[in-house]
Amino acid sequence: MDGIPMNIGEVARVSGVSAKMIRHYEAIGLVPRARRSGSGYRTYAGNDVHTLRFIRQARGLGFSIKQIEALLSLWRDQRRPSSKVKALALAHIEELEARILEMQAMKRTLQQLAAHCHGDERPDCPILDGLASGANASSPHAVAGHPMSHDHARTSTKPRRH
Amino acid sequence: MDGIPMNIGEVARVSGVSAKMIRHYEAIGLVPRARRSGSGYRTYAGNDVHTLRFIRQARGLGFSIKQIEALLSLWRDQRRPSSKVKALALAHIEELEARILEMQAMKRTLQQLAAHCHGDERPDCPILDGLASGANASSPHAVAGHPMSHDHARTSTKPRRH
DNA sequence: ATGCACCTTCCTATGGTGGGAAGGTCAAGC
DNA sequence: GCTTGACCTTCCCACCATAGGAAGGTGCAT
Repeated sequence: MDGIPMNIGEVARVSGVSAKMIRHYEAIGLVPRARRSGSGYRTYAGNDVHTLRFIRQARGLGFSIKQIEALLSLWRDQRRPSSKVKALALAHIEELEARILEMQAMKRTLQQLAAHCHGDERPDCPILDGLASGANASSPHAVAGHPMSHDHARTSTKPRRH
Repeated sequence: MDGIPMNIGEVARVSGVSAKMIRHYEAIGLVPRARRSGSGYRTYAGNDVHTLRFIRQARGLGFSIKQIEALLSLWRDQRRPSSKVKALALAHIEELEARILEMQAMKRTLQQLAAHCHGDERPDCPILDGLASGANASSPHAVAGHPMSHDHARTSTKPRRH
C-alpha cells in the first residue's frame, strides 16, 4: 500500500505491537529481518504492519508463537488448503477448552471451601483445612505458563509439548 | 507425628512435590531451610510433609507462590481471623474467573471464525481473514502466565502486579 | 570394593513480555 | 555550529514455576 518507510516506533504505534516485541519477533525468526537505514535503524513499510497486526490478533486469541508461525506461513501461502488452518484453530480451541475446564474446577473447589468459611475473626477455617487435607478434585501438579493474561499458578495434567 | 527422618526423595514421594521443587521452595524462602545430616543431606520429618502437601494443594488450586506464602503464614498462625483466609480465596476466585472469561472470549471468537471456514482444499479462509483484519472482541495484547495448566498465549487486560 | 541409588550444587531452558543501561542518530531551534 | 530531546541501537536482567542435566559426593548392600 504505502511505500513510506517507518521507523520501529511508528510501526509499533500503528500495529499495536511494542517495539520491544517487534525486535524480539525478529530475533526469534517469527518475522523476517527488517531492512536497515544507513545508520542501522530498522525500516518498515505498510506490508510489515499487516503482518504485525496479524500476529497481534493471533496472540490476542491465545495462539502461541509456534502456532502463529504456522498460521503466518499458511497466510502467506496462496495455495493453502483451508482445512489446515481450520485444524490449527480447532486444536487451539480444544486447548483453550481444556484450560477453561481446569480453571473452572479450581474455581468450583475454592468456592465450595469458601462457602463454609465464616470469614470473621474466628480462626477456624475450612479453606485452610481443605488445603491441608487434600480435598481437591484432581489437578496434581502445577505446570508452565503461556502468554495470556499473566497467570498465577496453573496446574496441568498434560506435560506441554513445547 | 513420626520422628523418622526422611531424605528429600522420600518426602518428595510422600508429599507429591518433586525434590527439585522442594529445593526451589527452600531457596526462595517458601519453606524453612531443612536440617542437614552430617554429610549435607537435607533431613525432613512428618511435619514438613504436611507443609509440602499444603503447598501442592494450593498450587493445584492455582494459587501463586506469593499467595501461598500468605496462606502458609495464616495457616501457621493460630490466631488468624478466617476473614483473611477467605479474602485471599475470594480474590483468587476472581482472578480465575477473569482468566476464564478471557479464554472463553477467545474460544468464542475462534469458534465463530472456524464455523465459516470450509475446511477443505480451497485456500479461502475466514480464519486467516479474521486474523488479518482484526475482527476480535477486545483482548489487545498478550500478557504473562500464571501457574495453571501451562498456558499457551494468554491475553490480559490487567498488567499483573507481580 | 564395587556398584547403584541417592544426594549435593550449579547452570540452562521454557514462554512472552517489560525494564533499563550505555551509546548512536536525527531533526528542530537558536 | 551546537544543544536538546526524541528516537534508535544492542545487551543484559527480571518475571513465574518447573524440568533437565552435568559433575561430583554419600550410603548401603552385595
